Amino acid sequence: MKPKKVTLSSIATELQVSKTLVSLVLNGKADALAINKLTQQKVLDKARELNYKPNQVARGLRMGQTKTLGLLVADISNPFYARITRTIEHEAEKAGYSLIVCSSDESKEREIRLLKTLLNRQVDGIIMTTTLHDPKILQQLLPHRFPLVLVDRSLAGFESNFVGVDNAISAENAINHLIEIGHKNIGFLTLTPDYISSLSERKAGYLHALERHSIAVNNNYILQLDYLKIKNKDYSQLYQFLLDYPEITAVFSANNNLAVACLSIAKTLGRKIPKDLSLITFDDVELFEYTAPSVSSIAQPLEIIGQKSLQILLQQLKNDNFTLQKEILSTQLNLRESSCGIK
Amino acid sequence: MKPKKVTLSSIATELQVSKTLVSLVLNGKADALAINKLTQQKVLDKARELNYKPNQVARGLRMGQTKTLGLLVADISNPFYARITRTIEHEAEKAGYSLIVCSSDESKEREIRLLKTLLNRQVDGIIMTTTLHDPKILQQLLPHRFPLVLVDRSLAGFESNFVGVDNAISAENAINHLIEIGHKNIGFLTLTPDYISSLSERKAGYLHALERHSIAVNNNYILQLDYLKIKNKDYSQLYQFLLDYPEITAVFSANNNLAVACLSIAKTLGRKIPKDLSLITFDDVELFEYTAPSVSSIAQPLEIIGQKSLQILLQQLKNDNFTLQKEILSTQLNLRESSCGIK
DNA sequence: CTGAAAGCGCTAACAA
DNA sequence: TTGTTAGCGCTTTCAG
Repeated sequence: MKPKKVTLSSIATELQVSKTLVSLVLNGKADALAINKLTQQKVLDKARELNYKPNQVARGLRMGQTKTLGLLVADISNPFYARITRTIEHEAEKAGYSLIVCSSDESKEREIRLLKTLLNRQVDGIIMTTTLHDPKILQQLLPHRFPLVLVDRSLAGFESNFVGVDNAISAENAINHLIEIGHKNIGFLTLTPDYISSLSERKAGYLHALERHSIAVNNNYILQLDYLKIKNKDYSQLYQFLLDYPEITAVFSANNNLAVACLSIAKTLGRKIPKDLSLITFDDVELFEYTAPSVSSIAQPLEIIGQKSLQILLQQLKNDNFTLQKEILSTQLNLRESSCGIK
Repeated sequence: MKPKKVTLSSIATELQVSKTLVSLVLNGKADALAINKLTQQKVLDKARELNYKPNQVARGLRMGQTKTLGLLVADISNPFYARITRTIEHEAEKAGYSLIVCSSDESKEREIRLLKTLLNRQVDGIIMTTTLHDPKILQQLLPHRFPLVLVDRSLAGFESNFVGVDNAISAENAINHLIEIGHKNIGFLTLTPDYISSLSERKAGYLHALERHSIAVNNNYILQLDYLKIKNKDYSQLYQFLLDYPEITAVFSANNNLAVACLSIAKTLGRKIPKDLSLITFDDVELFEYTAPSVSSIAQPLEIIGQKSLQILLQQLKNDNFTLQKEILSTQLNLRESSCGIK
């Protein structure tokens, strides 16, 4: 018992009219062509009766656009990306687009593979947080002027739309605050791969703040943690780091996962935050307000990032002669309990 | 300057062979047909040279399968769904499937609309957390025997694959614990719509535990919060609830968002958890271990839920005569600081 | 071993 | 006002 597909032709033959007519009516182009109201109604009725579902794949093939967008993030389970995704998805749906979501896990190979898949699937555009380093790769992967928005991370040497925040300034402000309340030995925690623009900009902000306050940079205070280890809650590198440099009184963590690592290790080491160790992190997470202690953080405007990204993408999709757009948004520094002065 | 598409025919004409041949070679069916190794190599080389990308949309239309799955959850930004999504996405990718992700926001209308979209897009199967109440609607929306896995929530009267946890038992265990450590007036926090199977099962577990301990049920102690208000951090209902019933010494929250609400309101009300108010919640979130106080929770095996769901879906996709599968997994009760006895 | 041709379901000239 | 026809790019009988 096969539910035999109901297609345009089904309707057409049942009604003894042409597929064209049915297509026209069902796409609302009937009025423009002044097609008989009665005929229109018959088509509409029959479509409903047979429970007709337009095949979007056929439509996509024919029209050369699938009304599908690709969203390629580092890790959809990270609340940072999850929340951006939500906004994008909702806005996309409003505009009639569906979203194919995938996570690269900060792996170049994976990213390239996923990108190819998206292109083969003929998505109309892509929003992505690239983990690539070499602009050439993206250039040769993507067709010329393919609608693309880079989010969170830009790629030097690769011209494209971009939506992100002022990472350097935000980090610098936070570090300034730590310095002003008396900290001199400030650790900087970042992730692999650290050539990622958002991370390196945050580091630049850190360095700049030290420089401005004539504090010598101690490279030992800069720790780069392995992304996958952090993901798997292996915090041993951080543990050793805090043991090795007990003189560090404050750390700045470059993303939310690292802040969690800090909370965890501080707990096991018995180092009290903020008495023994102050903490400010990039990225805000809902629960940072309720942790012990609550975590000072740099909050990115996630909803706006999502909205802007999609908006730019849709603009490029519409406009044929479209000029690339860059949107650098401001962050907000939420000072909470985890950052306080030296006694 | 148009980048002129490179298709099967491009390769075929350039090589003076037929599309058939090219297709066969590119799909690895050449060896089976004993096609000239040399010819094969020529095709492969030319494909690489022209940077050929197979059009999956055309392929999908022709083959009647798009290698795309739909994932419809309540809210992708909720870590509970985000983490399940991640597993599903990774496993799907391994199997050659892409994932169209969408969030229903617990709205029936939205869910129905999204479901239709997914079907129109010819996804090969769907994994979803339904917010529907009426099995009829799903029945008439979905083709007979359409590959579908319900996750987290089942739908009475609708036969389908299912993956979830033993909600009633898990909740009952948690409530038992609260009772055993001396609590009598225990509040139960749930969400709209509360006919959702997982929520109603949790409530049943709550009621059952009370009954087992001969504690009279006070319906005033059961609070149903509005999903959208909670989503927007409007916790006023909960605020009023805790004010109205100060005799409540412990609350059980039916999901992670409600636990956050409790932390927030307890803070504003100056009620100390767990001294003044004990708390156990369904769903574990990474940071519940580090909140003040750390939150006791019922952790669901998210990775397994994701894996099982996809696995079942893929099985049905393969097997034509496939029998529906139900998978009820166990949870883990993590007792932390937020639940302790009455002084 | 290789090619011709049909057709998946839909849209859009172009006719009538 | 409606119908005919030609594909979109691909796979797949069926011939040769």
